[in-house]
Amino acid sequence: MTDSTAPRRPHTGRRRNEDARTAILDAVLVLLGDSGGAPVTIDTIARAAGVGKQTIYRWWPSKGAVLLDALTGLAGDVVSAPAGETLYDDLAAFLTATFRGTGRASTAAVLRSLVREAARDPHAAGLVRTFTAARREALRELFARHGDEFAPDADLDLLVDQAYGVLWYRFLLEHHPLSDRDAAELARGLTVQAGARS
Amino acid sequence: MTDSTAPRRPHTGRRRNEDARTAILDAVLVLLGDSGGAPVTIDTIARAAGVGKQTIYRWWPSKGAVLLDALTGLAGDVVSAPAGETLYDDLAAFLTATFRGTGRASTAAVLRSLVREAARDPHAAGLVRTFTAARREALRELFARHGDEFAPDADLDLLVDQAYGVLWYRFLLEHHPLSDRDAAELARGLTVQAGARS
Amino acid sequence: MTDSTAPRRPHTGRRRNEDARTAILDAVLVLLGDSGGAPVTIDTIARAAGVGKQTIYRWWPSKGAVLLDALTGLAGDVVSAPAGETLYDDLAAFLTATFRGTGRASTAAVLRSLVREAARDPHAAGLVRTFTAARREALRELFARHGDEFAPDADLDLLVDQAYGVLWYRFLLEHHPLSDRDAAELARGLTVQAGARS
Amino acid sequence: MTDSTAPRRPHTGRRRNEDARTAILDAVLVLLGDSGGAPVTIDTIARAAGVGKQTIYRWWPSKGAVLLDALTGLAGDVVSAPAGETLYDDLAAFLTATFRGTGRASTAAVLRSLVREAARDPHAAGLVRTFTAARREALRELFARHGDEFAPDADLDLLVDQAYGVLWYRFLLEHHPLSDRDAAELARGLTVQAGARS
DNA sequence: ACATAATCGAGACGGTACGTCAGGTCTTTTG
DNA sequence: CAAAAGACCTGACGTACCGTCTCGATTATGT
Repeated sequence: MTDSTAPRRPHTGRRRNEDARTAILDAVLVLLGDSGGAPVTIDTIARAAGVGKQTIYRWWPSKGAVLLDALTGLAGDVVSAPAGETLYDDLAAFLTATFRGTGRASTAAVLRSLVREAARDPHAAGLVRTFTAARREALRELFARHGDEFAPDADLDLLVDQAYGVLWYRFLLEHHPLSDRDAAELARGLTVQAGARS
Repeated sequence: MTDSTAPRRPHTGRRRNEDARTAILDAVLVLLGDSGGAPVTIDTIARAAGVGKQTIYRWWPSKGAVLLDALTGLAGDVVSAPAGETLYDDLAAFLTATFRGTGRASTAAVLRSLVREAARDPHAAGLVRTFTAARREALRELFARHGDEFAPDADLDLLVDQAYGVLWYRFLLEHHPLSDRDAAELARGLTVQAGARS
Repeated sequence: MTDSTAPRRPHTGRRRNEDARTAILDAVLVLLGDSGGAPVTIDTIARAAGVGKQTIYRWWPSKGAVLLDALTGLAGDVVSAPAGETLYDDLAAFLTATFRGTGRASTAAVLRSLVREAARDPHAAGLVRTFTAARREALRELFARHGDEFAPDADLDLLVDQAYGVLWYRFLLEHHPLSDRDAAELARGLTVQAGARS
Repeated sequence: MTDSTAPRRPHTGRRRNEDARTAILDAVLVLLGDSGGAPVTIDTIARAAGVGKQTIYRWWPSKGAVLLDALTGLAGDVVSAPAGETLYDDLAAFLTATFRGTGRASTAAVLRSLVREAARDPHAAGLVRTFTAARREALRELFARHGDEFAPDADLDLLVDQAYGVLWYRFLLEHHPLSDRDAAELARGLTVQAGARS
């Protein structure tokens, strides 16, 4: 009785070059960063990373996947869930940190390019969904930690989507910057909304 | 006292063919509607409209511009501002109508394709900004009609962006449908937020 | 003692696909052959050869260049220099063969399309010049083999150009067919002219 | 009894503007002259002549026809048949004049562009045929005036085509200039050919 | 040690769509 | 009713990326 998931012959041949992987991811971030909206093509990435195109496609299924991968590495560090006394405090801290993350020029360009990619590549779109779902979950948990401040019938999903909705809506359209004041005000609004029973 | 903006010789030569214009716009909507995500190309549009490609490029600077133009004509009809007694009533009516608009398969495809286009065509992106700004303005006016229900320091922009934020966020990510219940609940939440003083 | 012309790393990456090359050239000849004057487009060639357009543009700078390339392969076989006793015999044989070459419908169409292309594509024109220069050289050598039949001051270039001049002039204008009789008569005329001292 | 060729109503409406006609023809010559091989388009001509495109197409069936018309007006003057004592004298005079005509930069550009046009426009090709036929006829008559210097079985058409063949062949390929010496030498050669019986 | 196997950089390949250009026709206004 | 202006349809052009497919060279195992 053998474990069928374990490959018979675990590995033969040359192993994946870690340098290539990081070179690619770095190149993506650099290109997304300073190319002001100019389309980041696979050829460009490969050239910048000093890598063959096939090396990219060997490890990522599509261009969007590479972009997303580059992004997640970046965004993971940015926001960590705070653990304060009140819902408002935690919410304000979380939103402020998140808003600031999108404000930094380096990540902003990356995020925007990523959405660009997801818009036409179904595969990338799927990855973006996974990514955003994870972020929503983080915010849900934050809310859940303060369940006592809630009206019993509060729509948690809606609250979460209002927060991220404002974030993405303003971020992508750029009609209004995402200031610290906005983060605080939004936190206040959502807190009020959560506590009010219908 | 002459109107200096009126050109001396208003126009010479053949005038723009209005039939061609509408044929193009109609063709766009039809194609966006039934092509299930299949990319709508300029050639296809021209073919379907019985029009030369050059005629499209003569009047629109890019593909995205055509799509947007087709869309704006569509969206104008869909939602008209209601005029009820309370803020909540108006808001609920407006949001329900808007949510339903994105639900109809025909317009949904158009909207999504449009965003796809805006994602890579800077010009189209600009037009999308104009379009969304107009919609925001409509909602702002709705809020303004019920100024008496507001706390003096309520952040109107933030309220508007929460509404449209949820809409677009859910519409594009498709992680959650936009039901009538959501519209009502969102209306309630925003009404509460508006009335609460900090 | 090393061959310095040999590059250290002779080639990297996939090599040119010889099948594609011949498929393109064959497709050109076929299309030129049976399309009765209908313009042979790059798309058509690519389609017929089962090849991407870019593959054509990667190796030939213009459409005319492809046509010419297809032609040269063809023309090389057609006429081979004869080696007879007298100038007249060789000349008559050479001209008859050449005249007949232009008579065959398949090559005629190719030649005419080629000139059409050279007429507007400067690059193709250059290639045509190279091609015709090679042919003239062949005829010059034929003349040179019978130098003893010449007047010392005979203008060899002029004789050659008279031969090819008649050929192209009649071929392109089509006011007069190029018969075997004409070839013989032209051979006689040029022989006489070559032998007569001024 | 009326002259049926005279129109009943001699003319109604605005009459053809002779100025426009000459403006068009002049513009063609100017454009062909100084545009170093740059394609002369109908739009360019119309613009340069200060004329509507339709005005061109009203009077000429295609672009080539306009070019040819411009040319014939130019070339008609150049060569007039000489009337000397011997075949050689007349031939040399005729060829020298003709060669010189092609040498002048102004006419050279026009001729070359014309051939370019004839190469792809069947209509223009027909006109070129007519044009060249007329020129051949002129040369035939010159030969005919000296019938006494001929062998009885001389092929007059072939002689004519050798002359014009060399001319066009060298003119278009540009591999060899058309000097006065060449004209004289060609005249000598053809005279010898004409006189020699087979 | 030596065959086996997977990786790497390079770059050619089949495709799809793009946006442009020219030719020749059609339509409107002005003289 | 001709002429200037210019919009229109058609069809070919050459370019840009995509994602796949070879190459020869380069490592790592397994026997």
